[in-house]
Formats: sequence, structure tokens, C-alpha cells
Amino acid sequence: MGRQPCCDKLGVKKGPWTAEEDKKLINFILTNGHCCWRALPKLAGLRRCGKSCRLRWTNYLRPDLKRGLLSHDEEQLVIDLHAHLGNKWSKIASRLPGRTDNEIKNHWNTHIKKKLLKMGIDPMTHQPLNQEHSNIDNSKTISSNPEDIKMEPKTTNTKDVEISATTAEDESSSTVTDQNNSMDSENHLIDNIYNDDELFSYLWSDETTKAEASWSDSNFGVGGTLFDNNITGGDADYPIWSPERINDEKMFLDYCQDFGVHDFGF
DNA sequence: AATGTTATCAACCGCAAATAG
DNA sequence: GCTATTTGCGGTTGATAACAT
Repeated sequence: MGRQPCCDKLGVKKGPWTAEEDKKLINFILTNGHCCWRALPKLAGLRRCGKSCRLRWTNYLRPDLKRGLLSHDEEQLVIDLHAHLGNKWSKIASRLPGRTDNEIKNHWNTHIKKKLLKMGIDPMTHQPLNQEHSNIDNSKTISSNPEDIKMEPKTTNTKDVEISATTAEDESSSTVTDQNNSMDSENHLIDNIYNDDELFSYLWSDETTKAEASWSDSNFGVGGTLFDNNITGGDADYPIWSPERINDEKMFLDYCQDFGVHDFGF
């Protein structure tokens, strides 16, 4: 018995979303929440499959999304998280507020991977390419044990290597300057995170997956309203630094104004 | 200006896990 | 406990923008 396709192939539109479709999707979710992605397109009057709607919403339309390139500290965090979690993009994304797994995955493949390779670091193992198989320092190998992982970021060489490599050979001197300027404050930020044992055990704990309960469930459940609760539905979804949290509502309202705020029934 | 190449990122696909009945 | 269905994830593709020749 074959698996049912996620949607009727006939009459389902593919490809880039139009502003009109976006509007319909946002409007529907704001009004009704998304009780069932499979049924949503029909109810919302969209000729898309539920999967496509979910993706569009989570990767592009969600009001808490950040826009633009990852900042240096975000990038560094991605590298460190990747060293421990591997290609668990959704897990990595859950540590970066306002970023999606897709976005991080794309950024990894287009930017970070190249940077690491340029520095002579294997992006998959996070070990120097020429020492990859020699295991010079076994303590730096990726461990599945949270207790081992816990202290690792302090000793992981990735960050140190990047800083020195950036200074020595980065393609643009302006980039170096920009990064160095921002790094003072941003590294401080990251250091604070790493120094926080409690937070770190949280980060690596499987329990966090429970705390990663759907953003939408707490904010867009059936009958729920967008801003009834605070936008995050609890601290568990976001690391402690997140000034964006404060601005989420404003940003979303700004966004909605692109479509015309009246269309959303505000 | 025209053409070719590379980089980027939104979106799709297939699979596996989770959930419902 | 089993089967069907839904959801979410990670890999990949394809359109197109940016850059080089």
C-alpha cells in the first residue's frame, strides 16, 4: 500500500509564491491558526500543498523572522553548534532566534563551508584538513556525551582558528575591520553563553526538544491570537539575547502594512 | 553589449518520526 | 500493537542575480 502523496498533484501550484498567495496564507493563519497543514490550503483558498504552505510560513512569513545575513556572532554560533550537532539544522536554528533551518543550511553551504575550507578546516569534522585522520587531540573530537560536550566550546579551536585566519588571510580587509569591530561585543556575548553552565546544559540537553514546542502552537493555535501571549511563548524557544523579541510585534505589523493592514483585520 | 560562469536562496522532494484511530 | 496519516527534517534542485570575460 503506497504512501499517499502529501497533496493532490493535479491542480497544485508550484514555484515561487506570489504576494497574493502570501496574503491569503497570512490572513488565514492569523484568523484561524494552522490546525492542519494538509487541510489549510483548501480552507485558505490556496492551490498549494500543505507542505508548501508550512514551508512558506516557517521560512518566510513568520513574523519573528530576522532578515539579512547572519551576523558574525550568529555565524560563529552556527559553527560551534554544527561542530556538536552536525547537520541538525533545525536544532541549530532553534538556538538562533529569528533564523530558520533552511536559512542556516543555505548560509552554511554557501558561506561558512567555504570559509572553513579556506582556513583548512574540514567543515564536516571541524578538524584541520591535514590532521583530520591523525586525531592529534582526541579530546577535540565530537562527542555524543553531553558531559563531554559541555566544556568543549571553551577548548574548541574553531573560533580561535577563525579569528587568526581571518586576520591573516581574509579576502577583504574591510571585512576584517568590520568583524573585529563587532567581535568585541559579540564575542563577549558568546563567551557569556559559554560561561553559563546552566544555559549550556540546557543547550545540549535532549529535554530542550520538548521546549522547542512549535512556535505556532503557543501563538497560533486554533482560536489563539497572535499576540495574546508574548511572542515567544516562553524563554525556551529563544536564547537569552534577543532584543528582536521586543520588536517582533512591531516588525510584523510593519510587514503587514506592505500588504495593507486592513487585509488582516487589525 | 552579449555571453558565459558562479553564487545565492527559495522551494521541492523523499524519508523518517510522531501521532491518531 | 498495527496501520494510516500528518508533520518535520535534511538533501537537493532550479531560477535568477551578480560577476567575469
